[in-house]
Amino acid sequence: MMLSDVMEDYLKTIYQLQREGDDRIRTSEIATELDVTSPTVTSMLEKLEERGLVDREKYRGVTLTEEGKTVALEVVRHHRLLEAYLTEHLDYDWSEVHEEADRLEHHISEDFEARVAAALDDPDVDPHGSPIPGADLEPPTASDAESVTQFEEGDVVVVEEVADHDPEVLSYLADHGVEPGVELEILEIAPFGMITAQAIGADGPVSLPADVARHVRVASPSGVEH
Amino acid sequence: MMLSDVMEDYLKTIYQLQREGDDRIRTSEIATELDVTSPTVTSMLEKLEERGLVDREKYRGVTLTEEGKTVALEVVRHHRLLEAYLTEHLDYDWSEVHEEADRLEHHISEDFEARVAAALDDPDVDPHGSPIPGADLEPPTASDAESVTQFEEGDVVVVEEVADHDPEVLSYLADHGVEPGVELEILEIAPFGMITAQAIGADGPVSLPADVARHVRVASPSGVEH
DNA sequence: TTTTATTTTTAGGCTCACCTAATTCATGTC
DNA sequence: GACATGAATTAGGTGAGCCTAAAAATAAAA
Ligand SMILES: [Mn+2]
Ligand SMILES: [Mn+2]
Ligand SMILES: [Mn+2]
Ligand SMILES: [Mn+2]
Repeated sequence: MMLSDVMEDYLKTIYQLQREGDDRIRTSEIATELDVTSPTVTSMLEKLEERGLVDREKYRGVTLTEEGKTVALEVVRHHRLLEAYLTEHLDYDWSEVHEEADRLEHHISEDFEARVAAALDDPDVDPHGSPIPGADLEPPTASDAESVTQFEEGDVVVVEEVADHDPEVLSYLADHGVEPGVELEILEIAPFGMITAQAIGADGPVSLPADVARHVRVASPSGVEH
Repeated sequence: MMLSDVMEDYLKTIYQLQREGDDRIRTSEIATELDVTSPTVTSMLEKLEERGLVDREKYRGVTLTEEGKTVALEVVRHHRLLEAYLTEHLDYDWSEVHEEADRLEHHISEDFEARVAAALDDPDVDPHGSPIPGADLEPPTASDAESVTQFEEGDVVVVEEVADHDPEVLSYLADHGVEPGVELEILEIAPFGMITAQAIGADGPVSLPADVARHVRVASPSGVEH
């Protein structure tokens, strides 16, 4: 099936919105995410439905079909492999890779994908800690990580994933020691949701506004229940 | 200036046709090269003229403006750097790189370009021996290489560049020892232009039909006049 | 249950890059 | 100098992906 890069981005977006909870994805969510208007989304969803890539219930949103999910996973695999390759082999910082990968993901061949994966020795996660779908394009198994906002003052957690793409935010977090693999002690949770934490090895504590903290996904160290 | 990838390909094509001799490039040449129809080319040339990227004399073809040439050199630089990177760092064969580079050239950032150039230590030529324009985007100085068809039986020459992109042809040539840097003794020139030559280090001689030989550019060893 | 507010779809239009068919121009020949 | 030939342009049309404005459906409030 020959799909345009725009179609690929719609499918990827629907996939990622589905990962974040909702079962049916609504027109307006996609429009916001892709920065287009609702009518534009509606007509694209019609095309994707015709191609058997989404199931659509008019006025009630869409879900990916198995085929649509496979395409989305392919794009996500490209994206995350590229992010990993750029940081490992071309000296990019984790804050810089998203934009580059977002364009290239649609233009690399399967051969390129395979060679990049080989050069990286088939990595499991990208620089933000997000799982890279395997070459079989099966959905990666959900990790046990949860948003740091689910924890309490005094908890000690390990950062698994930072699901944010804003370069400014990522630079700031790295400067304050918040990166995948780092241990974090939650010092304070403000009433408006801001979390202040101390990263092991960092100079001082760091404060994360609610909407930033939401994207920092963590696990209890050594699988301890919290 | 924001240019589409299609516009970039038109400018690159005009640049490369100009390198091959003709001063003014005609509509039909571009159409053949890009595999589109003449009316399509005409309307694109009008757009490029409006943008100041080509000078156009109606019914008589176009030439690149300085600005158009700079854009073309930028695309060529991307293309050749990518080809070099793919062979050096991702284990591609020289016969496989063209197609991949032809897509990616339009989608890499200036940052990516710089990092690739750095990883390769600012190479002068791509895997086919073609010069890579510098970051300053000045036109590379024409080498003293000529097509091997300009030489005679008995001449010994050094392959500088193989200006062909067909993977089959390139594989065949490499299998018979014809690659940049290799010394070649011209054994026979057939009346219909086919050249038979012995590559130093290769098992046996290789025969190149006229249209293949034309793309093999060579120089006399150590600058000797022929 | 009716009214109101929000979301989605329909209707109609735009630009880009392509096409085919018809016309016009340039050029070389009689 | 008129004419045939081939190349280039004009004319008109398509599909992809976007838009705004208007209408319809759903969801929330009265
Ligand atoms: Mn993308
Ligand atoms: Mn792939
Ligand atoms: Mn290209
Ligand atoms: Mn560049």
